[in-house]
Amino acid sequence: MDYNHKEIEQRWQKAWKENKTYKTEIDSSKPKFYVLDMFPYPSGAGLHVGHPLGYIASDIYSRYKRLKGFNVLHPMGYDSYGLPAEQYAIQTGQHPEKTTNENIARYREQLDKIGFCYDWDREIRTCDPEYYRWTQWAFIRMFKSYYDKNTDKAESIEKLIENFEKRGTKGINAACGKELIFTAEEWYNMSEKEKSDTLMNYRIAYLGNTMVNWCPQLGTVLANDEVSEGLSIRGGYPVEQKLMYQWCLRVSAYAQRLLDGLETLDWTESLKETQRNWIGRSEGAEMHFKVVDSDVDLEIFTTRADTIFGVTFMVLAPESKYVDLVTTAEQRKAVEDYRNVVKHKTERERQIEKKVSGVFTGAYAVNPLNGKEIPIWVSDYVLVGYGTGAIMAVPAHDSRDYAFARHFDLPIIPLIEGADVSEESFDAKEGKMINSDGGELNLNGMEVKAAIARTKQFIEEKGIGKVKVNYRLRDAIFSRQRYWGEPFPVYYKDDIPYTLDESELPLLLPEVDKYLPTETGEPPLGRAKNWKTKEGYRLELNTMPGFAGSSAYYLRYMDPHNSEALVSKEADEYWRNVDLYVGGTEHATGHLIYSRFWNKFLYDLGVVCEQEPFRKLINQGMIQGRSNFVYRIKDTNTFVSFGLKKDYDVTPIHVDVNIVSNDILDIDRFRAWRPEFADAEFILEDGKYVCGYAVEKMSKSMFNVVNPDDIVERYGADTLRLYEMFLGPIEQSKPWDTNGIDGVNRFLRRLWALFYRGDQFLIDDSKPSADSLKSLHKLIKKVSIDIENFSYNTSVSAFMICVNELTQQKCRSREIYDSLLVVLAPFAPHITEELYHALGHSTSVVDAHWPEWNEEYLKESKVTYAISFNGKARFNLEIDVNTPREEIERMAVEHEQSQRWIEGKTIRKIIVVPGKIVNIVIG
RNA sequence: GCGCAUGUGGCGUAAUUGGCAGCCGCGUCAGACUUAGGAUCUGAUGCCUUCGGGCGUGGGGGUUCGAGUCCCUUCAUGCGCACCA
Repeated sequence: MDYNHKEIEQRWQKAWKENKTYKTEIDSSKPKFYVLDMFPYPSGAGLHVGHPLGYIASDIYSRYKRLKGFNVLHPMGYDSYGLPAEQYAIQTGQHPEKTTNENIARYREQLDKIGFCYDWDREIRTCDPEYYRWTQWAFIRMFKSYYDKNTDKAESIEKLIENFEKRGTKGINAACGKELIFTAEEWYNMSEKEKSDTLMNYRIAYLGNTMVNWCPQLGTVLANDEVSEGLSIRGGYPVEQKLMYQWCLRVSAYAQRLLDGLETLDWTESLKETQRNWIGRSEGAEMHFKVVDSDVDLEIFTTRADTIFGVTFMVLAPESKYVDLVTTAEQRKAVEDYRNVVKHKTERERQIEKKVSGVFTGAYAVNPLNGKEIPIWVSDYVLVGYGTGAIMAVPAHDSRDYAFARHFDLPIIPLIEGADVSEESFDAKEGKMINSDGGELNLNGMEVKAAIARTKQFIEEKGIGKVKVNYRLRDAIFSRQRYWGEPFPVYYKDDIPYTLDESELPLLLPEVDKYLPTETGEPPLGRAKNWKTKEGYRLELNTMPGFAGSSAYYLRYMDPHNSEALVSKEADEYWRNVDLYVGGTEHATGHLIYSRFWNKFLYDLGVVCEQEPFRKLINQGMIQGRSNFVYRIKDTNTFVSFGLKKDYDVTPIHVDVNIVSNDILDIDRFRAWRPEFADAEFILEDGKYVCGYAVEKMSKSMFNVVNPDDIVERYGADTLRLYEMFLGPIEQSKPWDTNGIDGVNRFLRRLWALFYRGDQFLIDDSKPSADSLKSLHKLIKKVSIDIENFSYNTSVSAFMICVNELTQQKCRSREIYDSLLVVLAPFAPHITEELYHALGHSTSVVDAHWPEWNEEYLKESKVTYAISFNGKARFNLEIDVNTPREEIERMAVEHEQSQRWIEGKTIRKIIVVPGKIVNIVIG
């Protein structure tokens, strides 16, 4: 009987499915363990070999934990709302649901072939109404909540209203758009609309006029993490800034908690650092500058309060509300012109140009510390969205201010001793202060850090400003002018938004005739006919963004069929949070921030019992493509082999990697590949055509996509699983290279050969030899430690070594193989299941127990000593562990005598550190 | 510019965490078996060598009896953030 991977894998996959081997239920008698993969967006291209890398790693861990006695939750689902399906729908008119379902079916088929231990009864899809009703539900709860900075958590908006009714804004300390002050009476006198607008200033899900990233080509707004360098991540289209009335989530209210929470997480330092950067906490001060001949008070933010005596001008963001307030009549036109120019520049143009530009407002502000009058300018290097949208410019110690001052010939006052500011600014926060005597506040001679602290203290005392912490993290823009997403459970009555009652959920996504905006420019939902309406009132036409559905999906897996709640108390308290989350690092500033925010919000509500959703996170590396090239001699149909191409003028052409093996081209298949190559000629080296290669992104256009189905077909799922793990450390990005896969496949065949020779079953009940026990226990120890550390690649090596040793030893003992199969089972579930049953077990190997290793079997008989004389290391000696020290000394001296210099000298002292060092003092 | 990683044979990688650098696999070479091999098995394989040995973990320096591993410095590559005051 040969190792027939196809037959074995199909048979066991069927058996697992029929027996529901991987079904998981709450079981309070066992400790829980929750292993989660980032669920995929089911794209039309299907899975390539890069996708399963993380899934295999988490599958191994799940199976391992189960063998260790844990009750393991390991679910899978689909992030099924998204732009590609909709773009496809626009082009073809096909309903995105149809293509999505087809893609999901294809994904499922591919996933099943790899033999994962998912509990498919828990599958979820974000576009399933029974799922997205809970996305809508959470939105309603956010709408009905505000963030109370006193209790430092989200609270019911009713509590805020009660306060307004009793005391107005007095005593309110809440996260909000702008600080409002009104009395209970004023609140009472507000119209419904005014009240609604006022509450919007506080709600966690709110409608706001915000500067958004507008992508004209995609026809929608994008979140900050969906834009990179002024281009949309999806599609790479230019993105411009636009003021729009949009739904937003007040993520910024959670900035500090999101930052603090990182400390409790077992994530890589680099990922935490990425999030810290994204949150961008900076401690500084807010200060007020009076404007000359005006009652306007400019509020600015600075982290360098110490440089106050070096301020030579002020700068406002072009969009700042201060601009209109301070600009003089003479300068009005110039300022307006400048604002227009800036407005029509896209974010990308602004970034590429990086030219200094700006205009004087005509107004002057007064430095509150020395009374000096300084000009107020407008420039687009100041961002309206950060701080107060206005800065005090200190050209001597800020490179941007410096460039601006140089360009417009504004004065530069150095404030730090020894700093040469003739060529560039001195930005470092170090050195002794000079030129900083303002009478009451004198910073001269102080170190920068002390000066910052002193200035902050001073301005607080004098009421000129206050200490302030700013965050770079912005509120998330939550509306998309798109069809294929969750509808908002919102309707408008007299222009005032209201949420649907929770009992009315889910609000189903309606059918539309086209997936394009309406003629009047409304989002596609404006085309909905017969949509459920609320007493004839208008429903919200935007849909939610992609991250809405993925923000709490890990909770739904705990209790996927619950129609009463997102997750029951019981399920939440049992499964709590994800113990191990495996996925790509590209979600660092998107999903992984939103999910944490969403979870913290639900925590505040008392819906979930853990503050953080993902306890440990592993970022699997990307698998890149390894493209192959053939080299065509210019203007011919002749191709020259890689090693000879330097003698010709050639054009490299991508060739399908599937007709290349170990960089050798299959010439017949190449000729058949494309009609224009049918009569191709070849210049060969050693009778072969050798292709060149390059590492690139895996993509269709480079013909370097390797489909896991093909690998499974040829080598089997177990080989694929082992090989993907063998490729290198899981976190590392690496090119897919099929060149080494035969080695892994050979290992499985060797394992099989230990059990069967032809039809003869070789295993018996003989007693294992000491050598075999040592080989086995070495393996158990290595793999146990490796899995805990996610070093799967070295585990695969360990399996190979063990099988080689057992082959050499001609080991036939059932006792050895029983344990070996259990340890290998997480990596190669099919072959181990088959062989485990062959050993006479009637239960599945997944229900076995992980074996413990016994150190007794591993004891080394020899130990290495480093021998040194008079502290000078000479050589190492491998000596039997039980050798007495006199014997070690004798061996050492004997060995050294061949070196002669020791002759005639006497030994004075010998220091022996067991198993380490022997130092022999002679003289 | 700032931050975080990573540099080891022809290639992917490993090194009990300071103790014989290169395990395991690919590739290559030699041999065995075979009608045949893109099958299987065995052995060799870091580099140089005058065959004594010498040199080797991006470069330079340091600590140590001993450094791929720790410290300083420098170079290269990858990733993240980026007019964030």
